Amino acid sequence: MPHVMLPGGSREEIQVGSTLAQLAKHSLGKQAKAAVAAWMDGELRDLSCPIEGDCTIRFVTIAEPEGLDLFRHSSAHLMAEAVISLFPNAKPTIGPVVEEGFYYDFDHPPFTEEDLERIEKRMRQIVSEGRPMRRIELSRAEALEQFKDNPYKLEMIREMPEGETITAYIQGEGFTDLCRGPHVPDLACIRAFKLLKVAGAYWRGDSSKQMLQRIYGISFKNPKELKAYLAALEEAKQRDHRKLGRELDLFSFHEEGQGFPFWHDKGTIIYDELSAYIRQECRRRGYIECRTPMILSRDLWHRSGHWDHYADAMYFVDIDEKPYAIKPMNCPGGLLVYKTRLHSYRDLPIRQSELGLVHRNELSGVLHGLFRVRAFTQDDAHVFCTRQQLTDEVVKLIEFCIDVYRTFGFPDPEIKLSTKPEDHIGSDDVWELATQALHEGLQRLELDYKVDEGEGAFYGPKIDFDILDSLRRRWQCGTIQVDFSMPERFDLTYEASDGRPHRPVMLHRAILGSLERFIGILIEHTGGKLPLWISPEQARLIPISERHHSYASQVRAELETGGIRAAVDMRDETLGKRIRAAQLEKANYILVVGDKEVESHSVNVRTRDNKVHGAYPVPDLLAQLQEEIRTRKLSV
RNA sequence: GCCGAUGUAGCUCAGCUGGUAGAGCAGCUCAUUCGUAAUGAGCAGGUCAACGGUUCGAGUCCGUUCAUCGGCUCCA
Repeated sequence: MPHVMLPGGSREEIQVGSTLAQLAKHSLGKQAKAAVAAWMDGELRDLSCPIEGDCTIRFVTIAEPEGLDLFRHSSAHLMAEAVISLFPNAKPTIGPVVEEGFYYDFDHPPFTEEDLERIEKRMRQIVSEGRPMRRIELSRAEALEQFKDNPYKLEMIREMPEGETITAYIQGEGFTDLCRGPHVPDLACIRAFKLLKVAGAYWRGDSSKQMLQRIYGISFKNPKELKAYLAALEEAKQRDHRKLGRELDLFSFHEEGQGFPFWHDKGTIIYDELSAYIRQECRRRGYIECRTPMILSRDLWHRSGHWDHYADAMYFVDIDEKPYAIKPMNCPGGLLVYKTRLHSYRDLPIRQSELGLVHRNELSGVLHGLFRVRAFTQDDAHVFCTRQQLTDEVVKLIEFCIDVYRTFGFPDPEIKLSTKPEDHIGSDDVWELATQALHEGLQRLELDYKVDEGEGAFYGPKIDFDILDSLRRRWQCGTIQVDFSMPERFDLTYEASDGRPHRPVMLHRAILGSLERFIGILIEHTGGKLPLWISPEQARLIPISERHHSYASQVRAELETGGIRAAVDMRDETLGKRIRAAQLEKANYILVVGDKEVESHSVNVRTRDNKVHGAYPVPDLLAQLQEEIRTRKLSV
């Protein structure tokens, strides 16, 4: 009889051919129901899988990532059955799990919202009937026969390597789908799900191939979690920066400039504060700043190599019948600045920053608020250093990034190091040196990071930073890239102690990435309640009645003199209404002034969290706000 | 760029099967001068995205264009 090793070191002896489900019942008792699959000697298996010999087993529940993925993958199959039963002509293609839920692509005319509801209803019916999932193994010939009516499945079967076991799952007694599995033992356990949207998607993501209809859904083990998820979606909708941007009068978009943001007064304040912050941080760290032209000769883009890789995304213009291009990146301009004089090794490292406005011709369909635009400002910088300085510079850059993210209340970022891709330039030893410097930089700071083998740029390895916002969404912002290409192409040199020219190492880096996009992220992260230092309206004065207008104006002037952005609401409206308006417009401090305040030269303070803090002498409040700004405090 | 949906007042939206546009909020005026999230009354505001077609008649039906929104790596 086989021996089974279970977690915690317990051993069981069981009958040959017993299934994992039987084992679960036996060893887990009541908890067996929570198991959706099991690791058998390190491989994920269906619970219906028989145990043939000694092995190590660990049961999987949907509390862990693999279990949840499998559960959602089964959900996709549940949806597929529902779709096929309602639309027998639809041809199922693939139905994988994605980061948030699952989808299934069908070859079928577009589905409507009503179709979605019908499908969901049918899914509920299927769940209530129950569908044991049965795994079957097929020979290639059987598989080709079984799926002969579905060209997509046939294509997949034909692509499978010779000799691989082809499997399919039968749901109950009917719907059968080609699938590697594993799956939950019975679809009946999928109790909470929602179909979220329909969209067109290409077969295999290739725009030259057939357009399919994709249905996205999400599933959970209980309705409570589903409800929480839908609430989070609703919250995200409320925080949509496009909505808040309009409501808070920050920016707008116009037909006259598709994908080009128009910054209003308040948005400009945010933009300027953000720029000033980055400038200040750069200067503190020994950066010099430059500013290079927006339009540069097309020859330059040929020389930089951008033409070959980037021409599709560039805008062009002719001047005096000579060809020019609008810059999609700042580096070539920055390199020309570097080359204006000879550099000694004593000058290095040179850290040259540029808040550079770049234009890129993104496909019209991918434009999205401030997140995806056609013109944006990068907080760019190029570091020129010697090979010996590389690791130190990398450490400084990583620290810089993390420091900036903390300032905005983003916890430690997720970090990814990408190494040499197949298609690359530069010698192996130089790649080795640079990659090692990136590893060492991260290790010296004792940071956790992931390695993406072969995902680096063709011109060098890189580190990317993903920040997580308050809704736990991930945003790629910072990047540190080593570049072996540009110094060669532009013949960059510095004079070393041996009196001869040497090639410097070049690093590109951005921390925020795009100021526009970062502002969008910040708006959604904070729900529009920006920290004091970057907030467009830091204080709003509300005089109780007309006779307090002049006092309110006087306090406003005092605050403005002290560097605070303040406004007075002198409208002939009730106090309550004006307070409500100030709250909705997200002024950080709402300062009510009436007879009492006039008399004591104070203001009555209310904050955005709906707290009334009572009277504060004006000089005290001013000092407090100044301190809050100076320290860039994360405010309520 | 491709697929689908949407486009009515500054904003959010109503307008059934074609008969000539309506509400709330915001704005303006007047009254009110108020102590912590919506005072009341009145006024004004629209080539119904644009263009073309069908019709006696189009916000409504058809076509084209434009813009916006949701998607278009996740490999059974």
